[in-house]
Amino acid sequence: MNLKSKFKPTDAELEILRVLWKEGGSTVRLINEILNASREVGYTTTLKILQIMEQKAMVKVDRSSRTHLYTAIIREDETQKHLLDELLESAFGGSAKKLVMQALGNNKTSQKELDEIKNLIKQLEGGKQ
Amino acid sequence: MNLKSKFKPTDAELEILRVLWKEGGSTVRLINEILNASREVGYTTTLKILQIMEQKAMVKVDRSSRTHLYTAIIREDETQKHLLDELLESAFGGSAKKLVMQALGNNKTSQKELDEIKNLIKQLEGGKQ
DNA sequence: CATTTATTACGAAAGATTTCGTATAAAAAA
DNA sequence: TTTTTTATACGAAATCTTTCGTAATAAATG
Repeated sequence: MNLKSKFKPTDAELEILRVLWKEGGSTVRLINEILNASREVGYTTTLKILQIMEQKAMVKVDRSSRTHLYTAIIREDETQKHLLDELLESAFGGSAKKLVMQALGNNKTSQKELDEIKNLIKQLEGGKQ
Repeated sequence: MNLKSKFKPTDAELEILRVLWKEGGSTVRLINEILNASREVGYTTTLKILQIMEQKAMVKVDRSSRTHLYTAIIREDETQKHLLDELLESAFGGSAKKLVMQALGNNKTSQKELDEIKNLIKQLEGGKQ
């Protein structure tokens, strides 16, 4: 079987993880219905991806009732970090500055969020000097 | 044929694009040698990916001499933007703040770079108020 | 000129991911 | 109890990506 890192979810897996992170433990039916709000996808397709995710230890399954309950094992922030690090290396040559400036450049970040980023930078500077 | 967006390069394509962005117009041989500094990959593999990239209009080819010269058509910053936007949506639910804080959080960004980011934020704030 | 080397073209295998059809069984409804 | 609905399991098809083998040919070398 294919066993890539559990922190590098495929697109379909990430789509499901986002549902699980938001909703907590969920049934296949619920997950599939939420996915179908954005795009058409068959029930057994969703089930199959979840079963693969279980093999990769991305999710755990409660089989105590007939309708299984799926829960994410890997954490949202950890997964984000892995995906971001990967993009940082593969597309930005490791320059976090370039990446951050690209991310902020589109002008969609609110003043409140900018303030929070400024605070983080202050903190980082404090630790540095 | 398969014609996904030319701004969503696959991993192998991105690896080659990075060489082209750095080196400018290059021969297959040069590209392949640079790739082989990091990992083993056959000459015809590199050639094939380049030919696919030409079909997707990611690169253009000068065939005036027998040894073809490949040049990137899509721009580095545009491609970075597309990949980042995609990650922003798919993994960070659209929150640039979360993404930026995750990117800066690892403490690898220098004071000079932090200063540049602060300046960008000032600029953004200027445009906002 | 003959042989070796370098280059491109291209099909197809190999690998990975996504999708679905079908079988089976449990639960619910009639 | 019989029928219908709902759920899981699982193989396999479909699609996409990466890799390579082989053929054809041009260029370089002996």
